Amino acid sequence: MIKSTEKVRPKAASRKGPILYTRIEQELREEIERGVHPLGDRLPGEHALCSRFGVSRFTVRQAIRRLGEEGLIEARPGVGTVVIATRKRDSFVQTLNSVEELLQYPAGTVREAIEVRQVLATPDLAEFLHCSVASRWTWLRALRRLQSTQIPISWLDAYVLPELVDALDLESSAGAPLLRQIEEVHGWHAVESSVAIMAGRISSEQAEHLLVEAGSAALIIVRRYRGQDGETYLATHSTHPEGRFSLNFEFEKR
Amino acid sequence: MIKSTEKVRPKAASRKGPILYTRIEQELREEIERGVHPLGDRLPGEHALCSRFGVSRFTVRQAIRRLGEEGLIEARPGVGTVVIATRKRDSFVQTLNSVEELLQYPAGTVREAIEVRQVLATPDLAEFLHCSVASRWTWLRALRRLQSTQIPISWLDAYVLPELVDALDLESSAGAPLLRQIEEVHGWHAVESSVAIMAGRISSEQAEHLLVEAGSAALIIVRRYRGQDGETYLATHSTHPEGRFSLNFEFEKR
DNA sequence: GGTAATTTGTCCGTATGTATT
DNA sequence: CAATACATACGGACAAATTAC
Repeated sequence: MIKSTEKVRPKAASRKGPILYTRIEQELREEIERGVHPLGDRLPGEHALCSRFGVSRFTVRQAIRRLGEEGLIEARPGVGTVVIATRKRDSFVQTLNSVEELLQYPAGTVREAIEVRQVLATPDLAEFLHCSVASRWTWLRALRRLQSTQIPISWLDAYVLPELVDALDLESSAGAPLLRQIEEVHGWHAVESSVAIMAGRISSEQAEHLLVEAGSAALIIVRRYRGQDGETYLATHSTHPEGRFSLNFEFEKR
Repeated sequence: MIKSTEKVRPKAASRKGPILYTRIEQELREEIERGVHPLGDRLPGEHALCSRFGVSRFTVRQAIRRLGEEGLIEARPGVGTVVIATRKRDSFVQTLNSVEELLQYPAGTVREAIEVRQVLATPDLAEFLHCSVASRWTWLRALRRLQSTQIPISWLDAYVLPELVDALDLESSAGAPLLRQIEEVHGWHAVESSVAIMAGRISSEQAEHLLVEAGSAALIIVRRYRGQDGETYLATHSTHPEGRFSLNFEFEKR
């Protein structure tokens, strides 16, 4: 059976560092990344791992479950635990630009302000901005057009902290992106930022400006920028009608 | 303590229907949805649930863990298990740390084949695959479900070179991703690959399987994998209904 | 501020079920 | 059919976080 050199010591977890199963999880993950367990291989059986690490099967399974949630392995009864991804993969290199390009707006477009107003965060908006309810924001609603043909490619809702707005140029069609303006004028740099991409619909008001049917499909891109205090100071919500925009990524091996 | 009315019966799981913890998981989820445990409330303690359902703490925790993965509750030591949402957000968020991960499929999902057929490339399909018209392809149509709740999160159309198909497992719901299988079985590695993200609509046939309205908005993700000769050997077209899926990127300065 | 009680987190050992080979 | 490997389940013990007093 599992056994244990010293029969005593069911004592407790008696932490010898990090939590036991995370230690095992990490060790196995490193082995997978280093190629000790190549893609398609089976990990040692749970019993084997038990004796190797000197822990119970429960603990081994806890580690294996987490690796499965990360998408590295897949356990199948009667077969074993198979490596289905090594994370590192064959190290693809992005041919286009850097990852940060996602944070920027497409070149060759101009912003056209529709309206600027002050708002208090409703519960919905607060959730969207990750801020507290009733905090104050400046809300810019704008249209983004292709410079060449003037075709509208997206609707923009941008929320900025009011104290940052005074020196900004929200109206200018040729103006720099808000993020750049804030960096230049106030010296604020985003410490954390995130991009979310999802499907959505065109509202009736957006439909008028974008010249598409209300309720039709759209690509939604939400960008959030947070400062050193972890608070969001700028968030944008772009709505791209179907067929007018797509994000493309190219990868080349090595 | 936990006790048990009849001391006997550690016998086994002795399935009286579905797996025990899923039964408990479902019962608790329904109570949360019905408002028996309102938002912000604490669920009964684990010991209480043990005696209520007549199961061990292990089983109760298994159910609670799954509810946590669905985002309904949050367990905190010393506090309890708090209801943080009253309805499962039938959505799935894939958080990416590098653009390369776009090439992989989200963990925690299973593929369920609907149909496999041989097709000749029409002009439309040829353009999509970047191949010549009338070339032969194996077309897999499948559904991708959340492993935890079985909710369908996307429709998959995959096109594979027929000569690669023989040794592949297209049906298996738990099988490795097609890209991995091709790497393992044939040793083909993608030299170039691309990902395109755009807005689209749900077809009527997809609507039936995805349980959404036909014509509603969707996020479309197209992945193409090319070998050393520059020819596409695998292309996938995923359709994610609005609200069921989003791609998230997190960036951190240094 | 400290202590006790409560609640979840971690871990062990064991037993049996189920799927695959 | 038998062996193997993962899946589910039980019950007990102690650790750690939080809260209430």
